[in-house]
Amino acid sequence: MFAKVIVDIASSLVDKVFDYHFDDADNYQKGMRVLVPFANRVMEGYIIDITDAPMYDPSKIKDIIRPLENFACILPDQLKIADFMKEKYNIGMCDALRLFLPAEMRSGKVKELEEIELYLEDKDKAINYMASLRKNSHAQENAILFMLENGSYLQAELNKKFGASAINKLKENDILKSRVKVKRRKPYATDNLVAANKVTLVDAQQKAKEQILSKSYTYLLHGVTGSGKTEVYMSTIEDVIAKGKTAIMLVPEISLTPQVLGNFRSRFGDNVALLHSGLSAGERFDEWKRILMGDAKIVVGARSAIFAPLKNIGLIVIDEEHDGSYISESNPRYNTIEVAIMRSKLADCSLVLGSATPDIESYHKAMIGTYELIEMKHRINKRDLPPIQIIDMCKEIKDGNPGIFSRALIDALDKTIKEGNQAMLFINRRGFSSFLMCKECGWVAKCESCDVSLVYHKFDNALKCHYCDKRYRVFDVCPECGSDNIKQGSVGTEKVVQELNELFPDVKVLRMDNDTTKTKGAHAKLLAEFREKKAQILVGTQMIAKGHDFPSVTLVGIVDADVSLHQSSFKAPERTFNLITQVAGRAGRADKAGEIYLQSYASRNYIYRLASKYDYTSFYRKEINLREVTSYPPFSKIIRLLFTSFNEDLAKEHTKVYYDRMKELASEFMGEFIYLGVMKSPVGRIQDKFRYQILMRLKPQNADQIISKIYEQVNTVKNRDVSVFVEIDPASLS
DNA sequence: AGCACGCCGACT
DNA sequence: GTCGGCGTGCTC
Repeated sequence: MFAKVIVDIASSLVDKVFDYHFDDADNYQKGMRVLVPFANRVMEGYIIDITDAPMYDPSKIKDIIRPLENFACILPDQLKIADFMKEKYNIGMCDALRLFLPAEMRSGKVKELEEIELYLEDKDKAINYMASLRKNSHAQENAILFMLENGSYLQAELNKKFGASAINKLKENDILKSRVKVKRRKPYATDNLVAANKVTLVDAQQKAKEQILSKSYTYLLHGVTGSGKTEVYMSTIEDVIAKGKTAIMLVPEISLTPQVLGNFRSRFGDNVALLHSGLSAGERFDEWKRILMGDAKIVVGARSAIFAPLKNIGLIVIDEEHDGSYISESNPRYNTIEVAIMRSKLADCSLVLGSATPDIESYHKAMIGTYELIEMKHRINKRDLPPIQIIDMCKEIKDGNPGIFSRALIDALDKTIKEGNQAMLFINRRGFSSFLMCKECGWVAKCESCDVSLVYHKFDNALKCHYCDKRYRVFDVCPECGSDNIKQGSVGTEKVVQELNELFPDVKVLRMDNDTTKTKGAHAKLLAEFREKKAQILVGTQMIAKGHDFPSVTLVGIVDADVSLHQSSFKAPERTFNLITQVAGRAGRADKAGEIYLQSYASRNYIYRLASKYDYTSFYRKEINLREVTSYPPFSKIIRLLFTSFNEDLAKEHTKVYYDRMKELASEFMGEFIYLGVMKSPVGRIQDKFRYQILMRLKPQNADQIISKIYEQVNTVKNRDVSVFVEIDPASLS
């Protein structure tokens, strides 16, 4: 028999099917990982198919060396998904396949549950052998001396100490024998489990659940904050499990808090497997294997959990479906929702996309019937959503208050603290980033590898590049003109904390952003401190906007709402709307009423008006209209070809050549191109690579056909010093 | 990805 | 004359 093998090398040049031969048919199956001879080396590969008629010249076909595991790592459905992704995203089969297993499994250092231990069976034999060694065989000699003392030891450690070749020699000569030692890794912590309280579903929840279970389809569950979406998910999953099926529940990485995990674990116990970036390699492997072996029936995780090796899936849930983290922006690029749709179709199960503020395109799909809409318009506790006050910051300035806090917000903070409650202040860091600038000559500190200004971080008193993470010393003197009149503001959150300390000297303020949560566990520690009311005000970036319920928080301030509004992206309005809704959801969660202060210099903007009324539907109507008249998604597809190279001319030339080809394509598909343009990328250089781009907008009807033509063209780039990236509907350009 | 093959510059 | 640079092409 012959196997179609994808060799585990992520390079387009070698990403094709290779035929290998094998005799023992019982030992091989589709989806298995194998060791194969490849260009004078031994490589890992994936069997994607088995056939008795090879395409390649049979006399040149080599034999598979051996299987890497005695089970298939990649299930039949997963192979189909990999195929789908290869076509849809123009990625290599190898890149696609790698998504389905823990990275640590690859490249020989197999993260197994077991370790190989070596031991000396016969000491005399070892001593005799040692005497027969050549003078220069120090490694073997030292290894034997070591083993005479220790008796047995882990092979991996011995390899490290004495070198694998010496140890292998000893094994070959039967001096060292090996045995498998099982090492049980402790999975995630299971303490602090709250007993699951059985909840009866309210009418709307019950109806939603019944609808989801009625037929296999993609449902958009639009439920206002507090309408009990999570309970719908859990209860529906419960039903699915009772039917002997399995389920996947995806949440944005950032909301995978211990509380969320605890919820699931207390409800479903050992049936739950977790997959997210916080797990150690060993934990990740253990969870993966538990899923594959059918020991875990529910997978909870971030976007990559959509690739979990679950069989017999009965339901897939994607919570906060509008969240940007579901789109992978770096290689391999993919859209989790598209993959989930494919997976649910293969499994013939329902997919639920849940959100309080659905993605505009998702809601549009629900409007035209691609998805089925489920609305949950009321909160479970019947309480109104907290009122949102819009503060006109222009008026503040006019009235002689140039500070970052309005008088109304200061008063509200004061009142909140006096009443013994807590407040959260939300800052969008990006907009507040401060540059180092010379006041004399206007010089601005820039990164030497990227075309961007450096951002000053007060925390470690350094300048940092947000694109390549390079760090620079702070300049005291302008390198251009020698002036010492250098202006350095402080970063948003720091500045806000500083001002708060001046306004409320007796109040304890906590700050939560990338700087203060860098160390492991700092995140949880800060949240716990705030929960225990060790501080009255929490100042933070995006990361405080999601999922945390603090019963005593009655005031939420959005310090500068305009920041996300002014992003030069067609998605800026919906991002702003979503952000406000989400941040507002932090106030008055329990029995206390809450209020929100939204500060803006564009206070009359319709987005603020609609967001402050929590009027998603009106916002959607306005937004979809705008998209239609301006031909933006879903009324077009945006395609970006990005060429990068260390050599600027090379990048430029390629961009020009492919721009001409795109023009040809545009004339071939007359009327399908809404826009076609070529330019330097907004950030012209990142990590010393120059960036040029071609931007296109296509009518959506025939876009898929044209996109595959574009892929075809792009795949003709063979120069090793130029990289090309195709991005479909990129979330951001840089 | 790696590695062999192959064709042009500066050296024991 | 050779050693060695890295451009090009191949791996079942």
